[in-house]
Amino acid sequence: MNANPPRTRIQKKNRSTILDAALEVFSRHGFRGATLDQIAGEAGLSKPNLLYYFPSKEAIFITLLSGLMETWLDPLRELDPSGEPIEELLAYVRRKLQLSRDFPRESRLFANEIVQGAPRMEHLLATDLKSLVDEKAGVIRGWIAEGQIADVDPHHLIFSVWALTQHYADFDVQVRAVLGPGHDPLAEAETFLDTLFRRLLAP
Amino acid sequence: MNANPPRTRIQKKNRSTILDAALEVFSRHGFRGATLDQIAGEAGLSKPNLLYYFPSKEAIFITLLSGLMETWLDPLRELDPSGEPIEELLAYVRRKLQLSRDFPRESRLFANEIVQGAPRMEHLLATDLKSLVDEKAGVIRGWIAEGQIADVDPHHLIFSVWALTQHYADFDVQVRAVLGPGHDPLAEAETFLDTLFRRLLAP
DNA sequence: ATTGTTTTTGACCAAACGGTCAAGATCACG
DNA sequence: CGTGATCTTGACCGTTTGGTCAAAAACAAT
Repeated sequence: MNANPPRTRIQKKNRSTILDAALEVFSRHGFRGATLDQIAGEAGLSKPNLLYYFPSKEAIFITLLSGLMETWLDPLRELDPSGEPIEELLAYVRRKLQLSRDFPRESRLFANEIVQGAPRMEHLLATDLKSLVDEKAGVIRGWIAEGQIADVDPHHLIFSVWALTQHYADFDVQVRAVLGPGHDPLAEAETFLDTLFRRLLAP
Repeated sequence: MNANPPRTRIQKKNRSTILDAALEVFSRHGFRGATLDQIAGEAGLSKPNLLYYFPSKEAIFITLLSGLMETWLDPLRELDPSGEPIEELLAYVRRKLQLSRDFPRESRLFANEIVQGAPRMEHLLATDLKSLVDEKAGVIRGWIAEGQIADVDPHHLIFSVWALTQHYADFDVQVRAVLGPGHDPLAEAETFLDTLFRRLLAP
């Protein structure tokens, strides 16, 4: 059996080239909408060559998803129970918004998968994601009990952060179409969301 | 040339059967993920029969999209400039949330299309949608100038309504996975969003 | 019943798809 | 340089896909 981490440097380079190309293509067209030929073209490799590094199209997709889940959860993981509640939550919003700015393809990849019922991800959602959210919801509930922030449902508070921040990555075309030219949606969103959450959370 | 509205009652019935089946399949798998055989199966018709009523797969999809755009914009259209500002906006949120409850397939269909760059819809976004949003943003700006609601960016306020309400339809699997069993996400969302927007908008 | 129109379908097609394979090119290393 | 391992690819395969078509079935009108 081969150890999972690639051995040679050429393997390392090609695997990451493929994953980057796959991210580009999958995030634009979804799993079924993407083709191996597109990914191969984007990566500058031949199709059989892709399948030398990954056993199947689905394997590429799953590798991508699980590698990204970590990045995606990190901002919430960093929420510090011993920090100042309101500033902690606002910092979380900013980190999440930063992901929408820096990794829109990753965001759209997740969105695509979840909108279609997360057939290849439901497990991760019900385990990793749920346990992290439940833990942090507990922290927030503590802050509420201490009267440090307003009384709102912690789970739905977290959902609202996801919805509001990811909207700017996932629905980027719509946002830009409505705003017209001459806007920096993400910059405006940062101000707006800061206001929104300050007003919502003020005790 | 055929007039657009179907002539016979059997045409009327079959076209709507097909569109409903197509909505079911497209919303679950996206445009490319859906197949004519799936739609035909769902509709209880043969594949060539579909293509007797619609010239192509894409024609079915586009018919669906444009028919739905109206439904989708209605809640915003009903925003009454002469009403009580805060209650008007909260009613808009409730109408939008009601769409997520009653028409989750339609919501996911839009989400799917927009996440993938709206290749078949960008035109509608930049015309119909933009002009309606701009108009209503003007109304909101008026309310702000009169000091009836807090000073927030009208466009991003509208985006936040979309993001927060559609999240519960589009990311339903994720919401349910995180909440676990024994929850009514939409009911909880109604309470949460009422609180959120009241606090955001209070002058 | 006859006739003309609308509706339905089985058989079929070319293209695109994910994936295989054997043979060739390139590389690492003594 | 030689040689074994790694890497690359053109040709190919079976299946699925969107779409066609001619002929049959169902319907409508007299």
